[in-house]
Amino acid sequence: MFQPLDPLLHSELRLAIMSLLISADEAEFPYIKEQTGATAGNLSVQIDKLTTAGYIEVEKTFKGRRPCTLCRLTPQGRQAFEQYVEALRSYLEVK
Amino acid sequence: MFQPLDPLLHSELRLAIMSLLISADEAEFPYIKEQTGATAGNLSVQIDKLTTAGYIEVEKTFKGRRPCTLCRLTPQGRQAFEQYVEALRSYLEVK
DNA sequence: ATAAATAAGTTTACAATATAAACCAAATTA
DNA sequence: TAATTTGGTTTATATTGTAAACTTATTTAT
Repeated sequence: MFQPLDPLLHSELRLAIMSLLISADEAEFPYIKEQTGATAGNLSVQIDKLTTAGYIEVEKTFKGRRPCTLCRLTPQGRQAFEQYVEALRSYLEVK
Repeated sequence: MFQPLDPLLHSELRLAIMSLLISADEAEFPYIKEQTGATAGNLSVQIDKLTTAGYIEVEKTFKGRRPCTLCRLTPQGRQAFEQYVEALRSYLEVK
């Protein structure tokens, strides 16, 4: 009947992060922060969770002299997102 | 950019309850329990929250001698659900 | 008749989660 | 060189979700 919803994706902020990365493929921490309106702390924690799950990967580079945290989706992340959307359908579609 | 997701609806079990009531218009506690696979306790709590929010209303009747808890959607509930689905789009649609 | 089992929930205690405040380090600006 | 800004991380707290324990009434079995 109802397909289970991946708890890692069923979170407003994490879903927003994933959504950004689905279209952008690559995004910097401050950009994600701005687009989602999240606090840096919250964002940092949620990025960690997505990273631990293998849904995104984080590359710490530099932009000139300033540190630059780059996030991008992994193939698993993309698949998990697609599955999540598919699962959501079972809740949203009128039977 | 991203529309906020009503925290009351952004919960797997509560969303499932609402989803059932959208199509069924009226459902008994045990039926919802069976369809969602939730424990009675959890279901009771979540039904309470939806009731407090005015999203559903609960009528306690009898079926023969046994108590019978009937749930149905309120107009506000229906509207909230529709708005939630609309908000979700901002996360799911590829930009 | 009465004991055991089932039905229909509710209460409550605990676990998991989310979030912002506090903190840290480096770089820039005054 | 002191203050401010940038770019985060850690951590303490508040919120939320969940199942176990409990309650009350009803069948069913003995």
